[in-house]
This record gives sequence, structure tokens and C-alpha cells, in this order.
Amino acid sequence: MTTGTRRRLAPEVRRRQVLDAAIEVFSEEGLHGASMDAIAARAGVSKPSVYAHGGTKDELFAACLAREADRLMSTLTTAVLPDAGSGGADARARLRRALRAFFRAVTTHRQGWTVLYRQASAGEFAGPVDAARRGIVARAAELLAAELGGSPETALPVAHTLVGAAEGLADWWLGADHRSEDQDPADLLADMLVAVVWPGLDALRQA
Amino acid sequence: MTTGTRRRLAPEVRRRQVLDAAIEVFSEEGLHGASMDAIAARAGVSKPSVYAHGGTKDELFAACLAREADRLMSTLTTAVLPDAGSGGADARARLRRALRAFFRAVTTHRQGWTVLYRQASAGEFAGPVDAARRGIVARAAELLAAELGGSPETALPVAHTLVGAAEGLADWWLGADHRSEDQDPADLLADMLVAVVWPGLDALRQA
Amino acid sequence: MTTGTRRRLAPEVRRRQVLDAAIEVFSEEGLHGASMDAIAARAGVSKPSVYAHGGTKDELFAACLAREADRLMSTLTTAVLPDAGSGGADARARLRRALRAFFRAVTTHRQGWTVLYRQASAGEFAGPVDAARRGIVARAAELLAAELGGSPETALPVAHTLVGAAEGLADWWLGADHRSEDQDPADLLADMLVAVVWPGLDALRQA
Amino acid sequence: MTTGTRRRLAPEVRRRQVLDAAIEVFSEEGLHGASMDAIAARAGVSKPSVYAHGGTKDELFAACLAREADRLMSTLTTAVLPDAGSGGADARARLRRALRAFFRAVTTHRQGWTVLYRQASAGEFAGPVDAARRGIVARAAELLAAELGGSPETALPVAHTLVGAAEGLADWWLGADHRSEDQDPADLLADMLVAVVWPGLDALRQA
DNA sequence: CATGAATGAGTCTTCATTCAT
DNA sequence: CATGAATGAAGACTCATTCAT
Repeated sequence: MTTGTRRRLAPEVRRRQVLDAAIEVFSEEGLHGASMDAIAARAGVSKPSVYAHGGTKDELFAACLAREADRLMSTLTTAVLPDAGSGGADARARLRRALRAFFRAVTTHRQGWTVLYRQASAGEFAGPVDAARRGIVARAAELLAAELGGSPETALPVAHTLVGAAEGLADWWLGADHRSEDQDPADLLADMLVAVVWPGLDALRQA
Repeated sequence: MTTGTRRRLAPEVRRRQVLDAAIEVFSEEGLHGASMDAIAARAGVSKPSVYAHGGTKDELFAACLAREADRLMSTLTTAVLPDAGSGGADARARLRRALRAFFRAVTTHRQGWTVLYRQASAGEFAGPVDAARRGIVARAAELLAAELGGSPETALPVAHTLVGAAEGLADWWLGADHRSEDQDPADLLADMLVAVVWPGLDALRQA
Repeated sequence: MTTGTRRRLAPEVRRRQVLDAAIEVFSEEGLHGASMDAIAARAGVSKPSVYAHGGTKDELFAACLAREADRLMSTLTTAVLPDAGSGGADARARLRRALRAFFRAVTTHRQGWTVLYRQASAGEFAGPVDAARRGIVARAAELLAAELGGSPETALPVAHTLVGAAEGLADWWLGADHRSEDQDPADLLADMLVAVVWPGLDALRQA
Repeated sequence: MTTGTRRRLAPEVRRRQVLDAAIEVFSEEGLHGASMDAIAARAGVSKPSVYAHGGTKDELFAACLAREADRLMSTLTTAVLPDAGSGGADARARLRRALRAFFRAVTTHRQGWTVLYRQASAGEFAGPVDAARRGIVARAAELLAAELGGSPETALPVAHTLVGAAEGLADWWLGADHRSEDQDPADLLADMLVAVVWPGLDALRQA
């Protein structure tokens, strides 16, 4: 209808179209608030196509969840990879780099993880959502343990604290108009968060 | 149905019943996921009674939101009131006390604010929800400004960070089974959070 | 609530209050559109009082119907009583007098019969409504038969025609703004209708 | 349900099915009395189909109204078209022809206009209904003005009278059992009405 | 394959009616 | 008696899902 001809696209391309549209609509309307009609319209395809390429509404939501979780996870991992865990004077810099990656992901891709996972923190999807979030936090805990010493398990509450803090700060930045700042927002936010938490983390390490 | 007899109760009592049930169900199922039938059943009244005492679904949700926001707000305020803002050596203790109040509220009343406001961070209720959360954070910013010096505006991002961190830590504690701990969980959590953030905050104050 | 004290009134007075309110509301909202709540509010009493004095909604509507039918019926009868049926040169004058009475009733008491019976010309009340209307037309047929000669049965279609014509003309007058006319509207309308139908009726009589 | 198989039909066909059913049910039960369930059942489709093809209940009712008004209007216009307005000796014949068309339409299609428009002469639809009826009467006034001379405005009350008379007479015929008459009822009714009103109209013309 | 058309199931909301005070 | 409070039943409307083309 949009193109006049109904073009046959490769299945993976269609699937990506559908997922993109779904993420947008889920982010705006919430899990229950989003309708399959709206998703189909946003994707520019018919409703049966949505079912063909995205499956049931629940499956579709789960796929969105998984894709955004993966995206965030790989962003973090990539940012941290180089010379991780060498301890010493650069630990602060490495934390800052990881946080900057997180903030960049979140501020660039607004409708992604942060918005998405909140929709479903209760209800039928509480399980998968929690699992995904715990995955991310677990990864953060591993990194922290490498930097600060100690086992990942003891680092777990600290990781939760850190991720929560980062989300809170990102919320603040996303909430108001900060578009005119000349600095890269990710840099700014990473600096702010490091200033607040690094002294405490450093002290924990030495304890 | 619960009582078998159809008892006449004072309107305020019934309203409380309905609000309590609504908060439970909204917490479990989400705004759109919750049905008025479920709320009526949970409250042990008929659906028309829900409408009579709680109004429309939207009004009911707004009322739940308002009640929990008020509850949390007054908890915080009460905890902080005594000898606030005297600066100096007790600032750390006062922060700890406020955090303990927050954690107590959140861990005691699981289905309260933290769970509730996330349901509606997008969609039709994004506005009210955000406003409520911003109110709480603004209060935190005032307290921080009193302790650390500086204007509430500059304290705002720090407040967001702090609230986010507290929520993250609370999530961790609520997520797994920590019921057997012998210490008061609120104390434990407050100690943990203070350990992470106080050094940084202290440094900010002196800057 | 209106008076502060709930005054005990004689049952008939209460019943009249209720019926008056019911006629108003039924006229404005229609049979199904009117709610017992609205009627109670309009009457200034509580809903159980409406039931106590007016009975079920159906009974109440039937009572309204009956009261307005009676009112119209007696208006007509009264107008026609003096020296009815003397035939001859005054038949035209007597027809005019009856019509004037009809128009006066209808234009004075807008929310009465004309509006009311149309609400229910179909549905559960088709029967009673039709019966009431037929009663009125039958009375008209009797009068016509007395004037024009012939049996009431043969006069029946003529009576239907006449009543329909009167209603149509009344509709016209009620529809637009004719408030500024200096002549009594009932006189005007009666004259108009007589001008159209009398020659034909007169011819019928002689046939 | 009627067909057993769920057949795919052209939208216009389905729309006609739905409109036909709606007119029947609205005629029988009234605007408020009719339920969308009943309309769906009568049409032999599911409720969502009614919404898909007929829209909201209000829209559906408006569509029924419009269709019946158009049908009646075109019937009248068609009947009157040939050599209209030539005045003189045939005016009576032309009036008779128009009335016969009206009566044929009304007696053939019982559940049409006459029944339909009364349902809604008050309430939310008072406006549209009145407008539609006024359209018909205005057309009648034009015709009358062409025949009798004078402007359509002065003919308006006469037109209202005439339409009302025709409706009243039609009511009489529809009310009782006249099925065994050997004459075409439309002819019979037109003759009766012409006998009553023509002399008066003729006199008006010469005045 | 892609789609317009169709539907069963469920949601919010209101109403006529009746207890218990 | 008059009433506020309570409810069973029903109605308008929407949605996720699937045939038939």
C-alpha cells in the first residue's frame, strides 16, 4: 500500500522491519497498550505478516527484549575488553570508559532497553525481563570483581547499585532538554557518576 | 463473596479496601494488564462498587499512584526532619537515616512505589508518573543541597543518581531470598549504599 | 438533601412529583435513554423513593403515558362538549373549537403527549402506546361521525388523517421560532388546518 | 452462523447486509433498545463485523436514517417528475400520484422511514432526524408551491399538514389487518387522502 | 507469500433494582 | 418511611488471532 507493489523482501529484512516497529510501539505504548494493528501499521506491513515474521505478541515482545539486551550487553563488553583487569591506577579510567559506553548506548537509542524493560517488570514477563537485567548486572559484577578484587558474588550488590545509579542519572538527562550542551553527553554523565561513586569504590577495594 | 453477607461499610473504609486491592493487582499485572474484574475480586466487592469508590480505571490508577507517592514522601520527610542541615560531622549519619527510611518503606511495602511507577513510565500515564517521581527526587535534591551546600538545581543530577542507586540496591535485595538475615535489611542496605556513595559526596561538598 | 430535613409528604403528592419529573426526563432522553437516577435527581428524591411511588421503570413509563393520554383526552372532550352534534352550519365552528383545544394542549405542554408517545412507538411499549393513541383517535372518530354522519367505523380513517395532520402542523409550529406572533398560536393553527380540511370534510358529509 | 462457513464477501455487500439488519432491529426495538449483539445476530455476522462495516452504533443509526430518507426522497421525486407544474386541471392527478408513491413506499417497506424516524425524535439524534424529515417536507412544499402557486415558504405549513395527514392515514392502514383488500392499498389511501384535502387545497390556490 | 476480511473472547462501564440502616 | 450503599446483568467496543484469496 505504501509502495504500490508489494515487494517481496528477504525474510530477515522483514523480520528486522517488524522488530524495529515493535520496539518503537512497545516503548511508546507499553506491552499491553501496544496493539498488533499499531505494530503492523508502523512496520508498513499487514497484520498476518507481523505474525509470520514476529510470531505471537508475547513472542514478539520477548524477541524485542532479547535484542535490546544483547545490544546493550555487547556494547558494554566491547567497551571494556581492552586490557581489562590490570588493576592499579587505571581502574578508574576503565570504569569511566564502561560507563561512557553505557550512557552512549542509552542516550543514543532512547527507546531501547531502559524504556523497554520497565514496561514488563511485573506481570507475565517479570521472569524474562528480570533474567535479562540480571544478566547485565552479572556482567557488571564480573567487571567490578576484576577491578576491585573479591568474588563476583560479593560484588553483586555493588553492581546493582551502580547500574541503578547509572539508570537514574540517564533518566535525569533524558528527562529534560540538554541538547545544547557542547560536550558529549556520555562523557558528561560518565564524569558525574565517576565523581560520586569512585571514591567509595576505591575505598572498598582497599578494605 | 468473601464475607458471604453484603455488609454496609463506611465509604472511606470501602475506598481503602478498593485502593489496597488495586495497588496489589496493578503491581502484579501492570496498568493495562490489570482488569477491573480482578481488582473487584481481590477487594471482595462487586465491580460497580469498585467504580463507586475508586472511579474509572484511570482515576483509580492515578489515586494509587498518588497514595504511594505521598506515603513514600512523608516517610522520607519524617525521617529527615530532626536537626536537619546542621552540616559537619553528622551529615553522613543523616544521609544514612534517610536511606534507611527509604529502604524500610520499600522493603516493607513491596508492592508500593517502586513496582508501581515502573508500570506506567510510558503510555498515557507517563506524565503523572514522571511528575510524581520528580517530586520525590526534588525532595532528595533539597536535602542534599542542605547537607552538601550548593543550590538544589546543581544537586539534582546527584539526587537522581542517588535515588537510582537506592532503587537498584533495593531491587537486588527484593529479588533474591534474604529473609533469613538477622540484621534489619534496611540497616544493611543503608550501610552498603552509604559505603559506596558517601566518600564521593563528601568530596563534592568540599569542592 | 435539598431541604435539609427529609419531609414526609402525602403519598399522592410524592407520586405527582415523581411523575412530573419522569415525564420531563422521558421526553428529553427517551424511554431507554432516561435513567432512574436522572428521574430521582430531577424529582429531588432518592431512587428507592422513585420505586416506592412510581414502581418499576416500565410501570412508571406506562403511568406517564396514561396520564398524558388522559390529559389530552379530557381536554378534547371538554372542548367539544357544549351543544355537540347539532349538525348544520355550526359543524365547522365545532371542528375548529376542538382543533384549537388540541393545539393549545400541545403547544402549551410541549413535553406532553406528542413528544412522549413517539419515544415508544416501537419496542416493548408499542402495544400500550398504540392503544392510547387509538383511544384518542377513536374519540375523534366519534365526534366526526356525529358531525358528518355515518358510523364511527367509517369515520376512523378520516380521524386518523385529521389527527396526523394536526400533529404535523403542530410539529411545524413547535419546530421553528414563532414566539413573536401576536395571535394565539392555537387559533392560528386551527384556522390553517380548518382551511385545508373543512371543504373536503364538508363534501364527504354530503356524499 | 447462518451459513455455517465463514464466507468472504465484498465490503459493499456486507455493508448492505449490516444496514438491512440494523434497520430491522432499530425499527423493532428503537435506537436505545437495539443492541449491537442483536443487529449482528440478525445480519448473520459477528459483532466485530458490524463495527467494521457499520461503524459505531451512532454512526450506524445515522447511516440507516440517511438511507431511508434518501430512498423515500427519491421515490417521491421520481413519482412527481413527469410534466410537473403545468397547473390547471391535472394538479389533482399529480397530487394523487405523489401520494400514491408515498403510500406505496410506506406500505411496502414497513420498517422504513415512518417507523425509523420516530425512534429518535428526541435525544441525541433529534437534530439529524429533524433535519431529514424537514428535507422531505421541504421537497413536498416545493411541489405544492409549483402546483398551487405561492412561495415554498408559505407552502411549508401546508406541506407539514399534508405529510402528517399521510402518515396518520398510513398508520391506520398499517395498524389493522387490511391484507385482504383487493385494491392496491396505495391507490385506496391516496384516494382517501385526496378526497379530504384536495377541495381545501384547491380553494387555497384560487385565493 | 502477502493480504483483506472475519471472529471468539474479553474489557470497561452503566443501569435497574434491592437490602440494611 | 426514606435513604445510602451494594450488586447482577447487560451493553458498547476492541483486540489478538486466523482463514480464504
